[in-house]
Amino acid sequence: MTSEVKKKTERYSPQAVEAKWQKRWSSSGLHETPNVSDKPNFYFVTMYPYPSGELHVGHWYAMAPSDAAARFLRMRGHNVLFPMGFDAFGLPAENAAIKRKMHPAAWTEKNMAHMRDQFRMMGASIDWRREVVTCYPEYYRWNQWIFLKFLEKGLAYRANAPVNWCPKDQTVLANEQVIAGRCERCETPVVKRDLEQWFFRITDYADELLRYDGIDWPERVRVMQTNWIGRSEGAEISFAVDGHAGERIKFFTTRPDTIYGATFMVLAPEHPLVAKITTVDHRAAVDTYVTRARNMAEIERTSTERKRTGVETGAFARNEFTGERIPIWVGDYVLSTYGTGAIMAVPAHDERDFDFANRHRLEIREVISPDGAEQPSMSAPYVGEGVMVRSGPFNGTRTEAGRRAVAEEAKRRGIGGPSVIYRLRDWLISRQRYWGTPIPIIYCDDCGVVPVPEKDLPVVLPRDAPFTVEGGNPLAKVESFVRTTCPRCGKPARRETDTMDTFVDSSWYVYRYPDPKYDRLFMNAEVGRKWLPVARYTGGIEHAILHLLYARFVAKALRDMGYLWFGEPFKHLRNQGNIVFGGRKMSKSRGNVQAPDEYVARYGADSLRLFLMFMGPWTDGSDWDAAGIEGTYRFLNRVWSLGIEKVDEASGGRDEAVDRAVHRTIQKVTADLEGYHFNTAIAAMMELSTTLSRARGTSREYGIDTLVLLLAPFAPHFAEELWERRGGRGSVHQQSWPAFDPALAAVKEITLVVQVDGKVRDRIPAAAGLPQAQAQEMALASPRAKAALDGRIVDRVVVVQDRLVNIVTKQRS
RNA sequence: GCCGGCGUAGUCCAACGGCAGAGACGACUCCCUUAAGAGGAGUUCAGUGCGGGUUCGAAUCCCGCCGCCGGCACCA
Repeated sequence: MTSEVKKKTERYSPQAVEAKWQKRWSSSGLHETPNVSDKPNFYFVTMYPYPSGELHVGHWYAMAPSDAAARFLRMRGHNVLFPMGFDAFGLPAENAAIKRKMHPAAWTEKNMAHMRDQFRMMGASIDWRREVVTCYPEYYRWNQWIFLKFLEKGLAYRANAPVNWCPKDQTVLANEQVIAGRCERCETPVVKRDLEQWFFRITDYADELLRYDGIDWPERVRVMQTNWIGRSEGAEISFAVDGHAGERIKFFTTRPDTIYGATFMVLAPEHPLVAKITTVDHRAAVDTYVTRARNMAEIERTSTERKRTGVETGAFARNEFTGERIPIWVGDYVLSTYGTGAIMAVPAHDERDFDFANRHRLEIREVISPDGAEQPSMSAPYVGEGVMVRSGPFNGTRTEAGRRAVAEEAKRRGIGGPSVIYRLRDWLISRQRYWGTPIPIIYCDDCGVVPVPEKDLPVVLPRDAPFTVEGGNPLAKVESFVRTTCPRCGKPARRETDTMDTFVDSSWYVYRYPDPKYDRLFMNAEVGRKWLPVARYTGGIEHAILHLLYARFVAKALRDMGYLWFGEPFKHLRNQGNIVFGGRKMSKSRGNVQAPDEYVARYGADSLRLFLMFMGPWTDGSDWDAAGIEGTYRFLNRVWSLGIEKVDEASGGRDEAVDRAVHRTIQKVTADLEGYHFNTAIAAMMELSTTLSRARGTSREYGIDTLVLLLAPFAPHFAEELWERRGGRGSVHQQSWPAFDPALAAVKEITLVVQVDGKVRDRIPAAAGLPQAQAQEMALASPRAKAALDGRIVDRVVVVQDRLVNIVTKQRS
């Protein structure tokens, strides 16, 4: 056999092959997608990266499989737009400015230039003409425009709110910049501080955001968003404050049925009524407590481990259901940011209230009984369902009905009624940072808060700003920026110096890709209509909540203003799992990135792409262990040899078994690519390559051609090279995906497994499609089965078509 | 604490309720090679985290534990 094959063949050189095709593709414009073609348009987006400096293995894990899926869809006859851009504003650029004395813009540009090269190195089929970069004025002017539109519609507003404050850096931090209660930059414990901030009213859309109609999203992500929004049904009721005519304390409860057990109330330390109602003799203690709570580090404050502290205000409220005077306390286990910042405390039926009551010797009164019998005392709170007791006219009512009945009664009395609240808060978009979109607002002593007129957009971020370790917002120190004139009255005025959260940038960037240079609106609707909404969106599971929720909100708001024709930007979403290295998700900020470069240099981008897709199910993520890359590299080498070796074809024409293997592989790879099961698709191709290496004749050549086509989405340079060397016309990436022929894939011979009581006793070769009766007959005739029967009586026989026969017996009685 | 997800050869992972193994890493043997490297052929290895249940038949479905990962967490 050796003599018929071996002619000295050229070795696979990934470096040469990849450089050659990257150059050719970019000069031929292979990846440039027209807006109109004879194929149906398909808009496929994978989340753009933050330009942190380089694409690490984690980025490749996100991008390469998505690129393979995009290439597959093209071969399946779609005109696929697969764009890329950069989430270019953000804190690391400012940190770099301080550390390296390099301007954030320069640092960002340098990083983007390098990362674009790396995308090319990966062989990603990106249409770079459509690149979006969020730190350019032509992009962020539309952030500002959206802000102004939201302001007009009442969806943007300014309010005083407690924010995360780093006392050392003198700045507000976003929630995601607070790591375990500490500033991510200097590790100083973060405190809460009240500041005037800009918000987007996402809570207006809370209910609609809970609906996921018509979108194909992973269950996991929908559940996470639903929990984040946190809808709670209950009642909002208020009790009067004794001795303060007209003052009432509003509270929310999910358990109005326990209202007769409300033996005290607790206000959050920040509650506005605290100062008003505290009596003279309690004032000192309350002031001390409130001050301490407000200065307390967030880590301490929210720890569930600590004791539930509190102090009396000396004031009393009237429980308008029992008619009793109940004491009003201040306690920091009540959050000012949830509900109304006040609760009715029902110690008998709430664990936290029970603990608080015990600690401060407050009355615990059972009003819900599991079985209707009253207990004289309680050693633990009962939080379950039951029957209302000690509840006046409601005695004997089941809790489920009681909740509605009490809420209705509150409504009848004019002191409240049924209510729904959400855990979701409005979106705080202000950041005291330089490297972001300036909020287009001017403060005038005479006119107040004045929006920058649309015609004056963009409000350009000034280039020169002082970046110092002392912190604070560099933008606020740029006098030439801050000083301006009021657009309304022309008098001197000051600009807002806060910039926008970068999640604003990413909440609408997919509308920009179709025509990123368009300067009349945030989106060129004419072109946008050909693509939007996004048919497929892929990205990391870490964005399951914030980014994806904000993007849905902004779509709905823009739709309601008439700028979009859909309310869900992403029709289909899939998330890759995390690449874990050293026990943590790989990321630049965690300092555990692995560079792909050395692997690319040694094995080529195609081997690395294949390996990343081969490691395991994409949606599960994986631990990074480079050892296995040898395997995919060897595989490509084997296919290379198959592809370029000259084999004597005299020995054969078509071979049914080979054709069958080819078509079964087409079927498998197609289904796996549709379902993002890249790992099993690659295994199937490896299997086929082994089969083909043993085959001869025309089936072999046909099989190799097919394998090259199947490999094209996974290993684009490699497949292109083999396609060319084997005399293929045009680019392999412009070929049609191989057609699956079920007739050729059909198996003719099967092995019938014969079981007796579930244990395998025999295997009989048989023709596929054997009728059940015949299969049963064959099984019962099997000498081995007969031996296993050993005098038992056949009870029944289960036949599974083309698979097995199970003979079920019973004991001879 | 609550809500998800996952536990299969030494390792990464496959397996419409139907023969536990597709593929890969590693290890070992052999072939090729002056040698090294790189190839090639083959061998090895688990009864599916634990305990119950449903079923003719369970890795797969159900219940209860244990472990790991992720999300939320004093949310009234």
